Amino acid sequence: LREQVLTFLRREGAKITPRRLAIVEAAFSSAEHFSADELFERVRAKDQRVSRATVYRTLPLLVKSGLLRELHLDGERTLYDPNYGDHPDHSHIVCSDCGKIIEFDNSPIARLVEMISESKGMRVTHKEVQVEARCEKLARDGKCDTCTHEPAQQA
Amino acid sequence: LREQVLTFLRREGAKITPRRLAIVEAAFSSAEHFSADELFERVRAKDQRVSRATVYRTLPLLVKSGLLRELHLDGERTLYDPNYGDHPDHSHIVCSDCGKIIEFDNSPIARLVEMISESKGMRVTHKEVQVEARCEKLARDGKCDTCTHEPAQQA
DNA sequence: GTGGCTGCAAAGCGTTTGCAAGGAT
DNA sequence: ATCCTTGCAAACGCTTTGCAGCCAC
Repeated sequence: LREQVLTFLRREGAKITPRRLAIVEAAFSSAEHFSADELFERVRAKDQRVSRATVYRTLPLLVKSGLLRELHLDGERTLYDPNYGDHPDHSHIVCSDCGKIIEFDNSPIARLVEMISESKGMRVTHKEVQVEARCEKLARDGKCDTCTHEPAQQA
Repeated sequence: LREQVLTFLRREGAKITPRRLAIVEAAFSSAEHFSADELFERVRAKDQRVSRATVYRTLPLLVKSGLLRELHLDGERTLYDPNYGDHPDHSHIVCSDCGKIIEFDNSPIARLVEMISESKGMRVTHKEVQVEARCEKLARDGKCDTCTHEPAQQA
């Protein structure tokens, strides 16, 4: 994965620097989604020399590589998802009880969106499906072991 | 429509003020989508006394009424859609050539999303489907009368 | 050696907020 | 009379940027 990113950088004519290596390492070190600032903190823990500006400048590069995806789960915060290499076609459900992020295969929805777009003479270039949902087990039983009731994330 | 909003405000225990009337008037005066700032300018053209802060404070109120919907079409800008009274279940395709917004009935997608969520023990509380697409006629013929090649919006 | 990369700090943008005055009920 | 609403301007959070120095190539 790390190699795929480096290959992409070389192909882009971008230089392989210690800062970029540190950022790539941190971005793909776990399956968790992260914000720019969380990534900055993660990188900073390993290498004090990386600045916030460099993290912000590197993120669009990784997104362009296709291995990292930019998300807007609640329409507000910008998050990044490092799981697009393994699962290119997934969307997210955010639990409105605990904030947990559940990924699901969106290919049936993708097909539907393409059909609808084609019927209007359009070809889909990008799409984002976001779902917010309550945990039924929690609503029924008052507790749920999956739904931790604390902000958490899952691949 | 205007009456529906006023009824909602009264039910909320909110006061009917000249500022709010001006903002409601402006928000639903056309079927076009708008940003907070565009609405501010539109209101300002009619009534110089309304401040930007009041527009920002009133928008969440209108969203809560269900007659106005908050959108994040490109994941960046926040836009507002005044067409939810007439068409409660629609999503948007943004033309990547001209920026035009095309609305489409999303009920088949909504059903699919609900099925998927239920299979994970979740009940959907909110969803947003955004599509970006190219105009095929424009790509093929080099021109398209629907696709004006200029930022525009459509109900 | 050169042109891209980087840190720093400042600026930018859209949005929110504290406060004191104003106005709807 | 009361308490919500408002304008103003300052603050806010996140992100971008100008610049001077640095470093991968």
